[in-house]
Amino acid sequence: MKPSVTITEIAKECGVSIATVSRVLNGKGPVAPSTKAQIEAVIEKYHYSPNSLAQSLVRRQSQSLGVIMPDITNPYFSTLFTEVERAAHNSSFSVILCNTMFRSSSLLDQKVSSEEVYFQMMLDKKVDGVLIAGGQIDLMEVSEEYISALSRLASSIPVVVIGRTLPDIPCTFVDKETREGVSIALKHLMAQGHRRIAFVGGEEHIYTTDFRLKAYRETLEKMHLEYVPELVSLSDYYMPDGYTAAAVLLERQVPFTAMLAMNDNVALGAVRAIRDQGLSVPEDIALVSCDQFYNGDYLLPRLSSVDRHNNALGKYVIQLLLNAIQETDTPVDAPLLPQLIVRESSLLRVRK
Amino acid sequence: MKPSVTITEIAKECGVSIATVSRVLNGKGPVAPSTKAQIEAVIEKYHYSPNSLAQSLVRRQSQSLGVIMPDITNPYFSTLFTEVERAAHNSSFSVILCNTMFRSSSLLDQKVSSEEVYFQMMLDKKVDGVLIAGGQIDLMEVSEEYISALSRLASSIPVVVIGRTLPDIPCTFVDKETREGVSIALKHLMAQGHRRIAFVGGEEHIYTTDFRLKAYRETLEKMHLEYVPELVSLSDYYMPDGYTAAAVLLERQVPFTAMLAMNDNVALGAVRAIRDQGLSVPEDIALVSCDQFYNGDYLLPRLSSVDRHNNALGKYVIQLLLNAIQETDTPVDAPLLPQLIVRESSLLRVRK
DNA sequence: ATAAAAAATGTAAACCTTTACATTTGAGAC
DNA sequence: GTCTCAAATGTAAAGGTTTACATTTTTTAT
Repeated sequence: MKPSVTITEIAKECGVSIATVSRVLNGKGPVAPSTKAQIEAVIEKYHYSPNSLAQSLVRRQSQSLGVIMPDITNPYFSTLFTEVERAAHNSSFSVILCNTMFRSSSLLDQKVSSEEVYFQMMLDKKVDGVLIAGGQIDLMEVSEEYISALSRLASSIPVVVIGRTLPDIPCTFVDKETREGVSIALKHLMAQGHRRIAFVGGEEHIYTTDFRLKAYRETLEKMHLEYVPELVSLSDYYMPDGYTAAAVLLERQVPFTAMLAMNDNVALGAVRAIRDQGLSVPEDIALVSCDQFYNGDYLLPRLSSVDRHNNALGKYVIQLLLNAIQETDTPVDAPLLPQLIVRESSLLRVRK
Repeated sequence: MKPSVTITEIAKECGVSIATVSRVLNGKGPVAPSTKAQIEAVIEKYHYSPNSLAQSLVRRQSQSLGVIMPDITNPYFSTLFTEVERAAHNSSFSVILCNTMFRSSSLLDQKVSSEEVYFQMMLDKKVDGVLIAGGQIDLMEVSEEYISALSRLASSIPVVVIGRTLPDIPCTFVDKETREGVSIALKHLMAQGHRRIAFVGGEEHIYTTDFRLKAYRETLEKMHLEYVPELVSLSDYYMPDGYTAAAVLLERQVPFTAMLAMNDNVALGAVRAIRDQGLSVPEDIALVSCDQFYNGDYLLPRLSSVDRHNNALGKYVIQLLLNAIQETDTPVDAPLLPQLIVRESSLLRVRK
């Protein structure tokens, strides 16, 4: 609405050239103390501040980052984002958040590939780096178009990808360490005496799900327990999915005494389903969540869950990205190992 | 890393001037079909796409928006954001999310006013409009600096503010309709036979809290019920706060049969506190949340709550903002009225 | 007082577009 | 074969910075 003041006007008012104004702005190059004071006064007077677009154009860096995630409503992503934004802001970067609303169940929908549109947007806006925290990347089978779009993106700016690796693409790939969490949760349940432990939530064709399913099978095997396919009930990662998955599982009438839920939302949905069957947690069924979203101490029942330290993960990835952008080598804190927090929901020992 | 192709190079490769390339890019101005085809081929070949920074500079609009909120981790804000981002994206705007991490309890901290920094950032980056959804604006007493910073922001670009009105600032102020929700929730509880209803959660000095507290008192008065100060237990808007507020309330030993929680998180925390006292919901204490975050059907107990239609609010405000930016007058759907969804947590009639 | 060196300032190109205006080309009318 | 007019294309300014380089002014040494 109101056109903003430019460096030219400041220079004019001060009777100097724009170069001089630029010099005091950037504090480089000599400038007489008196001139400096005058220019600063005029800048203050007009609340002048340089146009970032022009700066970015000439400096060839925009001081902005792109973050691509499917659903900021999901605590996993919002936690991650919070850390990323905080660190970015501290380094004077602004963050463009692209909420791709990716749902693998809509795989066949037309709109799935909006991610490629976002990639192009990032390229056009000349963001200095991109963080990809989920979306198509989470699928077992990533489309050709996606790969080539990502390839193009990553060969033009630094890109950090969380959760999976793809060959021949110049991104920094960061593992989510999803397996370890499953393993410690399972071992805990076993230590409590459980022998038939169900796997609840998560969706087929999703990388993480597959990864965890593998960890589940491997851990069972290592502990010499039988893998029972009927004890696996997939669906998706939200509350209603937890409900559905648990309900389906219970209907199967295959006996089990404990559940491994993919995250707290799934766990809460599952608790509801269990209750609806007249059973309770942990008395009838023990429950552990693989991914802590909430402070389980405040839930009913107090929920045992694996703290994957999503905050730490956020700090880690943003450091990697900033390092790549600024070509620095600031030491980054290694992401913490997942840690099981045992609470009420898994605490009743099973009578064998 | 890899320098990107510019319009100049495309022009050179085609043996035409950049003006011609620009014309085919923007589809305006005549250009011979053969030339056009050739240019398009070369553009395709190099995956050329115009530099948005340069475009924004000359077009004087950046196709980007700023969204300022205190905590994207809070479902109220993330829901709002999702709608805003979706609509913005559909209109080819990108969204810069500023997470101000505002906590009024840290009022005395030095870092509180990071919002002013974000305001300046928005101005510098030449975003086309800003949405302010919370932060200092939520305080009863807004600082002078904040007001003047907001004033400056709003007199240079369109700004939509959710939740409160400030005099003499050229923003579009949108009410949150917080009172109505309190009122219908209370009336519901009264209809269930409750006469002593506690007010739980929310923080002092916060506009919404105050607003709701007023609605609480007014509704009580209208229904000829006594206002008992000891039944008001403030804290903040998160789960632990719900726990604390409810625990404090219970300790007071002032009898009550129902609770009005400020939102689902507060409600969940309160449920936990109630349980920890050996009481239960709704048998001993009925509970309604004023602001639905989760689908209460999946919670334990199934939580009665007021659906404030945050999705609709998001759609509404982004439409207002886009209209202001584009100087259009696209009809906007009025935000929906809050609607109470009655579930288990408030359903046991009190025996008088 | 003068030369040399240092400090202060200015000029202009570059960053990449868009677009008003100018110029060239070609077709159709006579 | 001119002339007119429209279509196609080109030129250059503008948008707001930064910065290498050039120029001017001041200081210091002699």
